[in-house]
Amino acid sequence: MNKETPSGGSTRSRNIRQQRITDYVISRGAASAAELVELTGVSLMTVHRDLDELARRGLLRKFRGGVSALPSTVFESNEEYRRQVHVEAKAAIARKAAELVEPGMSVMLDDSTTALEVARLLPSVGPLTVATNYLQAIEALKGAEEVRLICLGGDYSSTHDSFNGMACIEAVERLTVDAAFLSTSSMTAQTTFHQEPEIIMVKRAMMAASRTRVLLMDSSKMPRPALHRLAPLAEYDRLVVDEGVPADLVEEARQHLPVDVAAL
Amino acid sequence: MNKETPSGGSTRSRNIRQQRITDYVISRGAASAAELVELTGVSLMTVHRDLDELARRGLLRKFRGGVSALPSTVFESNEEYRRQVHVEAKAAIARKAAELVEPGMSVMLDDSTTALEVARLLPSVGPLTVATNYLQAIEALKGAEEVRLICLGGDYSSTHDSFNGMACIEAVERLTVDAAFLSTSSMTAQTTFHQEPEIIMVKRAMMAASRTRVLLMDSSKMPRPALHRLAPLAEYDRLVVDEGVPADLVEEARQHLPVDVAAL
DNA sequence: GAAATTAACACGAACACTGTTATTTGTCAC
DNA sequence: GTGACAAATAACAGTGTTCGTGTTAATTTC
Repeated sequence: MNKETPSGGSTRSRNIRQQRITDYVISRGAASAAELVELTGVSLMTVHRDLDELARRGLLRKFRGGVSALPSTVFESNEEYRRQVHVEAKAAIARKAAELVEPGMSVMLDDSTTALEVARLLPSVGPLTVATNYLQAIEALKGAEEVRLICLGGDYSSTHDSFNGMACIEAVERLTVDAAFLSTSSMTAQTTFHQEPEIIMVKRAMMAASRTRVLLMDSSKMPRPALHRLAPLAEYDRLVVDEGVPADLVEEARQHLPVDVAAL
Repeated sequence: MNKETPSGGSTRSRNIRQQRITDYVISRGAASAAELVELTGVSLMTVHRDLDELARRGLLRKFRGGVSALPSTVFESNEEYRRQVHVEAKAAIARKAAELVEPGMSVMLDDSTTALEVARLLPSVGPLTVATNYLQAIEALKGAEEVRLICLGGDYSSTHDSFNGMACIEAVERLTVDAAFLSTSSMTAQTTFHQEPEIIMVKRAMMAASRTRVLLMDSSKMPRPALHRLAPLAEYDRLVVDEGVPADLVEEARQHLPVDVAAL
């Protein structure tokens, strides 16, 4: 066989390949190194290097003979993975949500990737006060001239890259904001869910501390329950979803609250 | 004249050159571009590029005809500048201070560059609980397996890259730790000082929340007062300095508390 | 209009990514 | 246990990309 690309790859193609490998392994549950050589067209050595990195980042698990996806619960809560999936949908939702923010408002953001997308749009809105427990959002906003940034401190969680626990809840309870932008891991037409009670406590505190509550959900998260109930849909003031959500689900949700469908 | 290095410089030499430029401009107060070409031996264009970057980072001010150092007060409180000066002294102090930390302890770090050096050493100590309001320290410790990390949230200050204000003070007051490692902008043999009341409030709260208080000061900070008094030396339990501190000053300080002189 | 500054292009070194080959490690059959 | 084979790692070399720099030209500012 001929080698199309004898050597010298770009960082970009490397990332794309690693993403393909990750997706492939997730869809199959596991894969051998030889299988991934076939998939990607690169050498065995490069596949091993990719797998080492993906394993190091906690996205896959390596064993002799190949790699496997991590147990779904652990996997889905992996912060880095969540940040990568459904970027377009999350970005569209965030654009729609950001329209609700006007200069002078105070807003609260939870530790979700969708809220992070909102955060990225806030510097251009105008003078704002933003409170969040999400380290990524803090990094995204710390340079913004017109944003007064408040960190909701607490115990650091490496899986979420955010601060939580009792200290965080008390920090939230000190504040009252105009709007809170929240997301969670799953929902049905009646209720929102999350698998971790710790996180639920923080989100509930945020909802209580805000005049209006905006729920941001991409279509991959519904309809699907999780172990713990977070809050019924009626307790939110607005829901923003992407176009991928089934029409009947949107209709059902509209019995509880206004729903915005964000265009990609 | 011959060109020793016709082209292709390393990132390292670039940083060294920019540091030289910064030091030179600070010592003179101002400098022309041509003067800096003479100093560094690089082309005029490269000097301009360096100055652009240094100005962008807030270390110097550019005007037509050259650059100037910023007004001293603003300048000294510039977070990035403080991080760069006296690195070796701070590192030595941090090594000495880290000897005071034993596995299982809970420690608090303020938003000083010296405390940041301590933070970098903590992951290798063993299981610890670390609380800080300094974003840099959080970034340094978030990957440490054995460290339970607590963020002391509050209003973000871009000059210090830390969280402060009432919210931060209340977060500190919720805790009691075994040791607090603090530094401040200046001190005499009797008292510590800081130019910003906001920061003083946080540091005092930290001192009240700790069983033992360790003051970390490099020799550039003494003996010199500042506008506001922070706390008398006697309220600390230990002082760690570098070798550059005059012997008589150390002797005088020893009348108030034990003093460690860290070897470079 | 002259000096200072910026823009545009080109060169070269350092770095990152990949492949090949050699060595080590682990597993299974006997 | 031991040997043989496959898998994984290590070591080296080649290639592309990025980053820093200099030169020259265009622009701005006083």
